[in-house]
Amino acid sequence: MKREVESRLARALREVARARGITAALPTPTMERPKKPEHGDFATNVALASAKVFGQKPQEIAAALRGALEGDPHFARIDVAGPGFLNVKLSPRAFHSALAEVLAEGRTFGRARAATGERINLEFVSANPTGPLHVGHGRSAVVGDIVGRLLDAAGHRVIREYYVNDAGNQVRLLAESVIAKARGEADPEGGYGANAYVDELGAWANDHYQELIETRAIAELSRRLVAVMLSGYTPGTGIQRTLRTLGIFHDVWSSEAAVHMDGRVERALDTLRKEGWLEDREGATFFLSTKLGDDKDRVVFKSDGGHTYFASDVAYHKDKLDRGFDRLIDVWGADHHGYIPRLSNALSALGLPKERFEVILVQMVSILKNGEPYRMGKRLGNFITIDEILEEIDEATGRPGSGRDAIRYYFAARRTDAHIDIDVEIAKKQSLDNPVYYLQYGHARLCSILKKGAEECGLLEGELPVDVDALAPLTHGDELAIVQLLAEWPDTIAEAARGREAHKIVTYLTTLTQSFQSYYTRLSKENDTILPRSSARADGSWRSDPATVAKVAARLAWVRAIRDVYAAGLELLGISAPERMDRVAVEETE
RNA sequence: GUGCCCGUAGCUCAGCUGGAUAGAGCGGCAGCCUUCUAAGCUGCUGGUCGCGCGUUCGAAUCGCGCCGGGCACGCCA
Repeated sequence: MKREVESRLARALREVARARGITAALPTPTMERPKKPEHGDFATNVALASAKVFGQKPQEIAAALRGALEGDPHFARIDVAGPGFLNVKLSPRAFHSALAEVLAEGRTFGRARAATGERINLEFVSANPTGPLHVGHGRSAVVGDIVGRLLDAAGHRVIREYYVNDAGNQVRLLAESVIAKARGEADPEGGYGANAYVDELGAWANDHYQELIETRAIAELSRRLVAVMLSGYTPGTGIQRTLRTLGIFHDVWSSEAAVHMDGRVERALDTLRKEGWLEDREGATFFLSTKLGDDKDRVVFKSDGGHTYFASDVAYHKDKLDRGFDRLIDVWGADHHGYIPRLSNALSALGLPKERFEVILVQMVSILKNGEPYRMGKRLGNFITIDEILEEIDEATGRPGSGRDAIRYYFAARRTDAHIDIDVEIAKKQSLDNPVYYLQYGHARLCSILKKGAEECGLLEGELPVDVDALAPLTHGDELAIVQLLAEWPDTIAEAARGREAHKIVTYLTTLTQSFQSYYTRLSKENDTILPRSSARADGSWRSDPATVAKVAARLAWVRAIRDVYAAGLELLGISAPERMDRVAVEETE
């Protein structure tokens, strides 16, 4: 819709320029939806932008453009306004043909028709398998998942990957803590003993891995513990189960230990050494990251002979590129931002294209309790897990799955580079008041209208009109404005995918809901309805007037288009789209 | 101290590839259910877009400098 107007405008601009003998490069004309409806359906500032090239006042150029555009049946009206804006109002038919396009594609409208984009490896969550996921992980998980859905919709081929840090100190410490717990010994330095789940885990491990604990077989115990931390040691535990509850899945689970065992780390480091990127000093081995602009050189082998995580990360990212991806996208907590230059430098040093490596930084989530900071962190003993929050919300609403919807909404609605404060007390109180229900209600209402239309008017969804002429009865200003909004859906997806910005989908859906809900109420104030009134539905009298029949059918088709875009939007967010939501009991006021 | 992110209504946040009178939700106040779901709608209330300078026809948006908050600056992850 917008593109059609823009191409007409571009043609007009070229005409006007030619008439004046102007050969210099012209600005690309762009149309946008004005904030004020009085400014028409679309507005452009191209006359202002062209003033220099033309050596003419913006108003004069705008007037000339109007002259060139007038007479085109696509437009109902063209005005020059303010300092030289050109405001255009489209003919109803332009809207009807835009709607016909939406109807032709239904739920796939706005998605890329074929996966012709990049092969993308999207790595997200990758939390250490040493404890349950907390809210910070939850944010990365939700953001990563939705970005993955967006990239799919934009025509990329996405592999979702979880990198399991199963080879380092942390898993060893967990094993030692579990042993200490099982034998009633003191927790090791930096151990996990202070965390409540370690009590449970210790007791469980004592029953299941008694021998490993007695012989202090730390390596083997670590291996087992990683597996159970991921898959769960009792029903209701496990990182994978938490992710599943959130509606999140990974295609590939890769193991850091495997990267080592295959010799991939060794090979990558050998290559770096051969190319002169490593230096032994002070008993350790450094990667010369400063040569490429980093602040410091970075250790790959510690003086105790062990490797750093950085060493295996280099090998792991090289491996991902070797697997043939056009792009690697990692979702990281913002506290790791200083890590980007060294990794990207290391990829360069290995002769790999570092511009294919990209990181989405997700800012911190701070937990407050009654306004006071509530410390998170695995070694502090008290942190809020995703499971706890999910349970609490499900319980508060009495609707399983509402916790997932609420959490996904909460994290999806905000830009990733904004810090988030969650006050657990307020979050609990607001769980029934979450804006996610507003979106879902909008969808339920649309579904309900379609259902009634099918059941009581015999207008089945699949048989609704989809061609331009049949849509002609749609003349209400609100109806046309919403069509324009629907026509923006493909651009919204593309833009959100390009910028990896999930929140744009939320913003779009909120606007769409507001527009529809507002129309819905206004229509009844205007003594009009989408479906015939119940009495006319019951006795079939509405069928006697062909104009009414055509109008009802056109409006239902329009409702279906909105519902389809809506459902597609909720699907991108991974939020359920209920077909009905029963009216909530109003609390009695005393 | 250096680097990155943030600072917009009482609160939580959109808007930021420069455009016309800066938006939404929550809160507060006042209204709207005999009709297709009131988990909704309408109106009112509420703003030095952190501060200053600059760039230009035009700045919440771009640049520079401050101020405030967060994060990172380990042979931790």
